[in-house]
Amino acid sequence: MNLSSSVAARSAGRVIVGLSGGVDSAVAALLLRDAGYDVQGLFMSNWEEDDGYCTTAQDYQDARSVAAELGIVLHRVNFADQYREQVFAHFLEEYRAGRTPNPDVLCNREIKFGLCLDYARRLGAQLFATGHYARLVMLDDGPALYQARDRDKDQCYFLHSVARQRYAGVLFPLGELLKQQVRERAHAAGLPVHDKRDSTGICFIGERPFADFLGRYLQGTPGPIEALDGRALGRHRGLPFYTLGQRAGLAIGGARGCAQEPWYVARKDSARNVLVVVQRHEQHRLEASAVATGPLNWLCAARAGSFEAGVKLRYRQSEQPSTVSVRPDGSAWIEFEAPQRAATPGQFAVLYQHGRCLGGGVVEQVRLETEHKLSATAHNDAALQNSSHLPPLVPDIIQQF
RNA sequence: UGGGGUGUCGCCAAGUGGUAAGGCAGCGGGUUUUGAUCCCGCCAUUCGGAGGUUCGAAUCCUUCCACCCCAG
Repeated sequence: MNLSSSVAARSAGRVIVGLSGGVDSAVAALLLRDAGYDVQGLFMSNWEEDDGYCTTAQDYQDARSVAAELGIVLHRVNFADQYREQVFAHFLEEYRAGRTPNPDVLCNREIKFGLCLDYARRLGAQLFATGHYARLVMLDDGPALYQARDRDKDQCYFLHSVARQRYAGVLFPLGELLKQQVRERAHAAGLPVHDKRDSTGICFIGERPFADFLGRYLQGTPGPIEALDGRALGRHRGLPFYTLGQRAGLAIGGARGCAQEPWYVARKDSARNVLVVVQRHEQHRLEASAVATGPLNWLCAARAGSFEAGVKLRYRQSEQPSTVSVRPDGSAWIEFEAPQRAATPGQFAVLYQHGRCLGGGVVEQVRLETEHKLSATAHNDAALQNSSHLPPLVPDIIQQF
């Protein structure tokens, strides 16, 4: 499954590489060019803001330098309007609803492997490639997404939501390489971006003071911050500006009689506009035993019933042994072997088995470990009477957000 | 007003004559294509103010100020 063999199997067709101006996509283009493909680059800008955080202008210059060094054509396209409508609008909508969205998952689905892929085809490309760390394998029943050789950089989490058929004709040339090797290749090839810092923050929007950025689009309703016992500890600037498990930004100092520990967001009580917080020793209060997801996007033949899988509730988390139960409507109920800290509605639960990414879905509801224990006895009978093998979703033991 | 109590970094809080712990918050950095978490670093020449005692005080004395409680 190495690059040269998979490349050799293809006659050299035109491949368009999404060039971001970073080292990864540059090396992806380099590898394909050296493998004999007719490579062209495509720089895409989705956010244009001259505020010192948005790096589009510099990134474009870097992409041009890379294209020049590689001797390839560089196209440019602007999807700023579409990004705002298909990704950013939803992003804000989720925050308004008190959830915590993951815009980059949507960006891959809607923009990179949606509009951009279509655009590449219109430019005459049979193949589309990016600098993502992941592996695609073409099986008889369609493309399969596998985790990258470099597990530290693996980006399947962000790629899980793309419609499976969209991966037909897609190449991830970096899937077999370690990040270190990518930088070495870039250096050896004289690519100017070989030591460019990895980008972080929301892709295309960049890394910036997050709450302030959100504040430009949302107006929060300030309210009290309370401990579990109802004790007032401070003021919040609006529920949307916080996420579960969050510590920073609460501005809660020491309180008389309380442990000398930091505070974490445990719950958003939207009915009362109260942000409920707990201290470190109370963090079991934000451990989840299970989550309910929305419809799963499958990157394999759709499954039914229950099965074991590794699940990630956030990027760079190790796979958590879980039991996934698919419901008739395509959504899922996921029970964790070990409690998961701060499972958060709006984030994604992504499924893995033996290094393959099976797909995933957005977290809709969270069942807390504490409520599970407290409710186990009370709801036992009801559960037994339920003929379905699926655990019942009992509204009052589900944490509402 | 009388009696009692308290005033140490934004918050909580050690320190009761020997030359200002710690935690939280905050800020900066690291990790990171979400949001978080996590890790590292920085953060009171000064102890409500003014005098005094002492070789030396946040710690003792005097006085003033502020706040809290009780009081008829």
